Amino acid sequence: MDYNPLKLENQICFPLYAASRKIIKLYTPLLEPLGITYTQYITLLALWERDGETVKALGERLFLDSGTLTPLLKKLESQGLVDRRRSHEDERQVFIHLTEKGKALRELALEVPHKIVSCVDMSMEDAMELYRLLYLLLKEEGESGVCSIEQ
Amino acid sequence: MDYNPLKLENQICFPLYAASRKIIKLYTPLLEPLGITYTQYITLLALWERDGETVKALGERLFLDSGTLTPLLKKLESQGLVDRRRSHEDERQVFIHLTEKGKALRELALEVPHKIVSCVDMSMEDAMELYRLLYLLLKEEGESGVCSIEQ
DNA sequence: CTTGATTTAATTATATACAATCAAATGGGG
DNA sequence: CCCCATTTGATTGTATATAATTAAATCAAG
Repeated sequence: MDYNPLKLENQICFPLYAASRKIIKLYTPLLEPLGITYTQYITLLALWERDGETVKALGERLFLDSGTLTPLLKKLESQGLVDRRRSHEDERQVFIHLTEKGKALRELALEVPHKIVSCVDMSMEDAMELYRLLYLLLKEEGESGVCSIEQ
Repeated sequence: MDYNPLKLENQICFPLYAASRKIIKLYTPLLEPLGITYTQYITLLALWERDGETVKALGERLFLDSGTLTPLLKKLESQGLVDRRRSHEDERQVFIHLTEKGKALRELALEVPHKIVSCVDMSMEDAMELYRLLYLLLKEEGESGVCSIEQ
């Protein structure tokens, strides 16, 4: 019985971490012609789906906080893709709106998912199963992410 | 037929990306008493398993390049956990060796995997399946990561 | 109305990631 | 031996991530 719990091969976090970076690297050359990064891409996906939310609401959908989103959204603003409008009712809130240019970029992005699928050789069954398991990880524990360490 | 390929919910990259960050966040408080970050942790996992390799060999095991590893290893060196020794035979190569302190840290790390398992509520079957699918993603396409975009 | 807790972005500091480039070193062909 | 392609780390620049703090605004209780 010489099971090594610290073997890289016995971790599930490690292939998750490595696969995530690998998939992002697949996107990078496809997004480069659009002038955006992967994180900017998923932020735009969220905005193309639902526009005009606050930074906080957007962050909840993307599982990202303001420390990541604020500079990213300022970058998108500097590229003319979004507007950042501070609320008059509550000056703490900032609403994010796509500009016409930002909305138009969606047409170019439509090709991306198809191209990615052609890069990844995985059966539909495996992809559906992977999808299910990832959302299982993502959904559990509410939003706290707090880990019970006792016993 | 109004399938939206750009819906966040229809991407598999997104839950992969979000789940990876979520799991790293679970590790963070467990590694904080050891004085290391998640990336430093998996680097140490690799070293505890096989010591005395070059930066390049280490990077291949971790899927990380010198731009990430060089500063990380210098940080571990500054903490007295590893030695960086430039090869005499080939001055381009730098061998990484654990110090006694770095080897000793393994004892403290032994508790981490168990604690993580208690944080993640997933059946053994699902975890094994997730593991298989992640390595399927990781293994394919050799190391090029090049995407065939034509047709 | 006032105090204090909460909410929300922004800021700061630290640590990744990675493309691109550089520089040193090696090794092979002529 | 000399030239040049290749290898290997390091460096630089840009873009994330996230914890912690700050600052402004809101809201509830008294």
